[in-house]
Amino acid sequence: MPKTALTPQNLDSVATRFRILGVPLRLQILNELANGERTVTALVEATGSTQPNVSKHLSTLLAHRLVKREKRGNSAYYSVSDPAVFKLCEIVCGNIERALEEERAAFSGG
Amino acid sequence: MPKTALTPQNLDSVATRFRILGVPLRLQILNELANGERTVTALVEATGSTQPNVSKHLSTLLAHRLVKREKRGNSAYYSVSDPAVFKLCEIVCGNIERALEEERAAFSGG
DNA sequence: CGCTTATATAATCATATAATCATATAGTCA
DNA sequence: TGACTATATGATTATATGATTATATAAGCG
Repeated sequence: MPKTALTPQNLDSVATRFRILGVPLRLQILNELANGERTVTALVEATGSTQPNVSKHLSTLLAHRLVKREKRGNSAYYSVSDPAVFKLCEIVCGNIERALEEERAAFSGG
Repeated sequence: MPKTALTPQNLDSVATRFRILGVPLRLQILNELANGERTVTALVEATGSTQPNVSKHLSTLLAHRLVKREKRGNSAYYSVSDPAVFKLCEIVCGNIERALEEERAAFSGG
Protein backbone atom coordinates (compact mmCIF):
# COMPACT_ATOMS: atom_id res chain seq x y z
CA MET A 1 0.00 0.00 0.00
CA PRO A 2 1.52 3.34 -1.03
CA LYS A 3 1.81 5.99 1.62
CA THR A 4 -0.43 8.95 1.00
CA ALA A 5 1.61 12.08 0.69
CA LEU A 6 0.95 15.79 0.62
CA THR A 7 -0.78 16.85 -2.57
CA PRO A 8 -2.27 20.12 -3.78
CA GLN A 9 -5.68 18.49 -3.25
CA ASN A 10 -5.31 17.46 0.36
CA LEU A 11 -3.35 20.51 1.54
CA ASP A 12 -6.33 22.06 3.27
CA SER A 13 -7.42 18.94 5.11
CA VAL A 14 -3.88 18.28 6.24
CA ALA A 15 -3.40 21.87 7.38
CA THR A 16 -6.69 21.75 9.24
CA ARG A 17 -5.67 18.63 11.07
CA PHE A 18 -2.36 20.20 12.06
CA ARG A 19 -4.22 23.24 13.34
CA ILE A 20 -6.44 21.03 15.45
CA LEU A 21 -3.30 19.68 17.07
CA GLY A 22 -1.81 23.14 17.45
CA VAL A 23 -3.61 24.02 20.66
CA PRO A 24 -1.84 23.17 23.93
CA LEU A 25 -5.01 22.29 25.79
CA ARG A 26 -6.06 19.87 23.08
CA LEU A 27 -2.66 18.20 23.21
CA GLN A 28 -2.96 18.05 26.95
CA ILE A 29 -6.31 16.33 26.59
CA LEU A 30 -4.93 13.86 24.07
CA ASN A 31 -1.94 13.24 26.31
CA GLU A 32 -4.27 12.40 29.16
CA LEU A 33 -6.35 10.15 26.92
CA ALA A 34 -3.17 8.30 26.05
CA ASN A 35 -3.61 6.53 29.37
CA GLY A 36 -7.08 5.34 28.51
CA GLU A 37 -10.61 6.67 28.33
CA ARG A 38 -11.58 9.57 30.55
CA THR A 39 -14.70 11.44 31.50
CA VAL A 40 -15.03 15.16 30.90
CA THR A 41 -14.77 15.77 34.62
CA ALA A 42 -11.55 13.78 34.83
CA LEU A 43 -10.13 15.79 31.95
CA VAL A 44 -11.18 19.04 33.58
CA GLU A 45 -9.27 18.02 36.68
CA ALA A 46 -6.26 16.77 34.78
CA THR A 47 -5.94 19.88 32.66
CA GLY A 48 -6.96 22.53 35.15
CA SER A 49 -9.21 24.13 32.57
CA THR A 50 -12.92 24.81 32.85
CA GLN A 51 -15.63 22.31 32.02
CA PRO A 52 -17.16 24.27 29.14
CA ASN A 53 -13.74 24.79 27.63
CA VAL A 54 -12.79 21.15 27.87
CA SER A 55 -16.16 20.14 26.43
CA LYS A 56 -15.74 22.52 23.55
CA HIS A 57 -12.31 21.19 22.66
CA LEU A 58 -13.60 17.66 22.95
CA SER A 59 -16.33 18.58 20.50
CA THR A 60 -13.72 19.84 18.08
CA LEU A 61 -11.61 16.72 18.50
CA LEU A 62 -14.72 14.60 18.07
CA ALA A 63 -15.85 16.47 14.96
CA HIS A 64 -12.52 15.66 13.37
CA ARG A 65 -12.63 12.13 14.68
CA LEU A 66 -9.50 12.41 16.72
CA VAL A 67 -11.43 11.04 19.68
CA LYS A 68 -14.37 8.76 20.23
CA ARG A 69 -17.21 9.40 22.64
CA GLU A 70 -19.27 6.94 24.56
CA LYS A 71 -22.01 7.89 26.92
CA ARG A 72 -22.45 5.63 29.91
CA GLY A 73 -24.82 6.60 32.67
CA ASN A 74 -24.41 10.23 33.47
CA SER A 75 -20.94 10.61 32.04
CA ALA A 76 -19.32 10.88 28.64
CA TYR A 77 -16.23 8.77 28.16
CA TYR A 78 -13.75 9.99 25.61
CA SER A 79 -10.90 8.02 24.10
CA VAL A 80 -8.34 8.42 21.34
CA SER A 81 -9.66 7.06 18.08
CA ASP A 82 -6.41 6.85 16.13
CA PRO A 83 -3.25 6.22 18.19
CA ALA A 84 -1.19 7.38 15.23
CA VAL A 85 -1.48 10.91 16.61
CA PHE A 86 1.06 10.00 19.25
CA LYS A 87 3.47 8.99 16.55
CA LEU A 88 3.01 12.53 15.24
CA CYS A 89 3.90 14.00 18.57
CA GLU A 90 6.99 11.83 18.79
CA ILE A 91 8.19 13.00 15.41
CA VAL A 92 7.51 16.62 16.25
CA CYS A 93 9.42 16.23 19.47
CA GLY A 94 12.33 14.83 17.49
CA ASN A 95 12.08 17.74 15.07
CA ILE A 96 12.20 20.23 17.89
CA GLU A 97 15.14 18.52 19.54
CA ARG A 98 17.13 18.66 16.33
CA ALA A 99 16.14 22.26 15.71
CA LEU A 100 17.23 23.23 19.20
CA GLU A 101 20.48 21.37 18.79
CA GLU A 102 21.12 23.22 15.53
CA GLU A 103 20.37 26.47 17.26
CA ARG A 104 22.72 25.63 20.08
CA ALA A 105 25.44 24.60 17.64
CA ALA A 106 24.92 27.79 15.66
CA PHE A 107 25.25 29.81 18.85
CA SER A 108 28.34 28.06 20.16
CA GLY A 109 30.09 27.10 16.98
CA GLY A 110 29.58 29.95 14.59
CA MET B 1 17.57 5.91 22.18
CA PRO B 2 14.15 6.51 23.70
CA LYS B 3 11.63 8.34 21.59
CA THR B 4 10.71 11.70 23.02
CA ALA B 5 7.03 11.83 23.75
CA LEU B 6 4.51 14.46 24.68
CA THR B 7 5.04 15.78 28.18
CA PRO B 8 3.48 18.58 30.19
CA GLN B 9 6.75 20.47 29.67
CA ASN B 10 6.97 20.32 25.92
CA LEU B 11 3.25 20.76 25.20
CA ASP B 12 3.61 24.36 24.14
CA SER B 13 6.54 23.81 21.80
CA VAL B 14 4.83 20.85 20.21
CA ALA B 15 1.59 22.75 19.79
CA THR B 16 3.45 25.68 18.29
CA ARG B 17 5.11 23.46 15.76
CA PHE B 18 1.78 21.92 14.80
CA ARG B 19 0.36 25.40 14.36
CA ILE B 20 3.24 26.34 12.08
CA LEU B 21 2.25 23.40 9.90
CA GLY B 22 -1.42 24.27 10.08
CA VAL B 23 -1.36 26.86 7.33
CA PRO B 24 -2.08 25.63 3.78
CA LEU B 25 0.33 28.04 2.12
CA ARG B 26 3.14 26.93 4.38
CA LEU B 27 2.43 23.30 3.58
CA GLN B 28 2.37 24.22 -0.09
CA ILE B 29 5.77 25.83 0.28
CA LEU B 30 7.16 22.80 2.07
CA ASN B 31 5.64 20.53 -0.54
CA GLU B 32 7.41 22.51 -3.23
CA LEU B 33 10.68 22.42 -1.29
CA ALA B 34 10.33 18.64 -1.15
CA ASN B 35 11.66 18.68 -4.70
CA GLY B 36 14.79 20.57 -3.75
CA GLU B 37 15.86 24.10 -2.90
CA ARG B 38 13.90 26.97 -4.38
CA THR B 39 14.18 30.73 -4.59
CA VAL B 40 11.48 32.99 -3.22
CA THR B 41 10.48 33.90 -6.75
CA ALA B 42 10.11 30.25 -7.70
CA LEU B 43 7.94 29.67 -4.63
CA VAL B 44 5.82 32.69 -5.46
CA GLU B 45 5.18 31.23 -8.89
CA ALA B 46 4.58 27.72 -7.60
CA THR B 47 2.12 28.81 -4.95
CA GLY B 48 0.38 31.64 -6.74
CA SER B 49 0.68 33.81 -3.66
CA THR B 50 2.33 37.23 -3.40
CA GLN B 51 6.02 37.77 -2.81
CA PRO B 52 5.66 39.50 0.56
CA ASN B 53 3.35 36.80 1.78
CA VAL B 54 5.67 34.01 0.71
CA SER B 55 8.62 35.82 2.26
CA LYS B 56 6.76 36.24 5.51
CA HIS B 57 5.87 32.58 5.73
CA LEU B 58 9.42 31.65 4.87
CA SER B 59 10.57 33.84 7.74
CA THR B 60 8.25 31.98 10.06
CA LEU B 61 9.43 28.62 8.80
CA LEU B 62 13.02 29.78 9.13
CA ALA B 63 12.52 31.11 12.64
CA HIS B 64 11.35 27.67 13.68
CA ARG B 65 14.10 26.01 11.68
CA LEU B 66 11.77 24.10 9.43
CA VAL B 67 13.72 25.46 6.48
CA LYS B 68 17.25 26.60 5.79
CA ARG B 69 18.19 29.72 3.89
CA GLU B 70 21.20 30.34 1.74
CA LYS B 71 21.84 33.56 -0.07
CA ARG B 72 23.62 33.21 -3.40
CA GLY B 73 24.00 36.23 -5.63
CA ASN B 74 20.80 38.14 -5.73
CA SER B 75 18.56 35.33 -4.61
CA ALA B 76 17.69 33.50 -1.42
CA TYR B 77 17.55 29.75 -1.72
CA TYR B 78 15.35 27.93 0.74
CA SER B 79 15.36 24.22 1.49
CA VAL B 80 13.79 21.86 4.00
CA SER B 81 15.98 21.46 7.04
CA ASP B 82 14.41 18.33 8.53
CA PRO B 83 12.80 15.91 6.06
CA ALA B 84 10.95 14.31 8.95
CA VAL B 85 8.19 16.85 8.36
CA PHE B 86 7.10 14.87 5.34
CA LYS B 87 6.73 11.83 7.51
CA LEU B 88 4.35 13.94 9.57
CA CYS B 89 2.28 14.78 6.53
CA GLU B 90 2.12 11.13 5.55
CA ILE B 91 0.84 10.13 8.96
CA VAL B 92 -1.72 12.92 8.97
CA CYS B 93 -2.88 11.85 5.54
CA GLY B 94 -3.30 8.33 6.88
CA ASN B 95 -5.22 9.69 9.87
CA ILE B 96 -7.55 11.59 7.64
CA GLU B 97 -8.14 8.63 5.37
CA ARG B 98 -9.08 6.46 8.33
CA ALA B 99 -11.30 9.19 9.76
CA LEU B 100 -13.10 9.59 6.45
CA GLU B 101 -13.51 5.85 6.15
CA GLU B 102 -15.01 5.75 9.64
CA GLU B 103 -17.33 8.54 8.72
CA ARG B 104 -18.39 6.75 5.55
CA ALA B 105 -18.92 3.52 7.46
CA ALA B 106 -20.93 5.35 10.10
CA PHE B 107 -23.09 6.88 7.40
CA SER B 108 -23.68 3.69 5.46
CA GLY B 109 -23.59 1.07 8.16
CA GLY B 110 -24.94 2.57 11.31
C1' DC C 1 26.62 56.00 -9.93
C1' DG C 2 21.69 55.09 -11.41
C1' DC C 3 18.55 51.20 -12.93
C1' DT C 4 16.64 46.73 -12.42
C1' DT C 5 15.69 42.58 -9.92
C1' DA C 6 15.15 39.93 -5.68
C1' DT C 7 13.93 39.80 -1.09
C1' DA C 8 12.49 41.50 3.42
C1' DT C 9 9.78 44.19 6.53
C1' DA C 10 6.52 47.50 8.66
C1' DA C 11 1.68 48.93 9.01
C1' DT C 12 -2.90 47.99 8.43
C1' DC C 13 -6.92 45.28 8.03
C1' DA C 14 -9.74 41.26 8.29
C1' DT C 15 -10.79 37.06 10.24
C1' DA C 16 -10.57 32.90 12.88
C1' DT C 17 -10.79 31.06 17.16
C1' DA C 18 -9.74 30.29 22.22
C1' DA C 19 -11.50 31.58 26.69
C1' DT C 20 -15.21 32.95 29.46
C1' DC C 21 -19.87 33.31 31.18
C1' DA C 22 -24.45 32.04 31.36
C1' DT C 23 -27.62 28.69 30.47
C1' DA C 24 -29.67 24.49 28.57
C1' DT C 25 -30.00 19.54 28.34
C1' DA C 26 -29.83 15.00 30.20
C1' DG C 27 -29.17 11.44 33.43
C1' DT C 28 -29.36 9.66 38.39
C1' DC C 29 -31.31 9.11 42.70
C1' DA C 30 -34.18 10.30 46.72
C1' DT D 1 -41.38 14.79 40.75
C1' DG D 2 -37.57 17.63 42.47
C1' DA D 3 -32.68 18.11 43.52
C1' DC D 4 -28.21 17.13 42.17
C1' DT D 5 -24.50 15.95 38.94
C1' DA D 6 -22.46 15.77 34.35
C1' DT D 7 -22.11 17.56 29.96
C1' DA D 8 -23.08 20.56 26.04
C1' DT D 9 -23.91 24.86 23.78
C1' DG D 10 -24.87 29.77 22.58
C1' DA D 11 -23.24 34.56 23.01
C1' DT D 12 -19.61 37.60 23.89
C1' DT D 13 -15.00 39.16 24.15
C1' DA D 14 -10.19 39.14 23.41
C1' DT D 15 -6.38 37.93 20.84
C1' DA D 16 -3.52 35.95 17.44
C1' DT D 17 -2.34 35.85 12.89
C1' DG D 18 -2.83 35.62 7.68
C1' DA D 19 -3.34 38.70 3.66
C1' DT D 20 -2.50 43.00 1.63
C1' DT D 21 -0.23 47.31 0.64
C1' DA D 22 3.57 50.16 0.54
C1' DT D 23 8.20 50.64 1.21
C1' DA D 24 12.97 49.45 2.45
C1' DT D 25 17.21 46.89 1.74
C1' DA D 26 20.57 44.65 -1.05
C1' DA D 27 22.77 42.68 -4.99
C1' DG D 28 23.83 42.66 -9.86
C1' DC D 29 24.75 45.30 -14.11
C1' DG D 30 25.11 49.11 -17.51
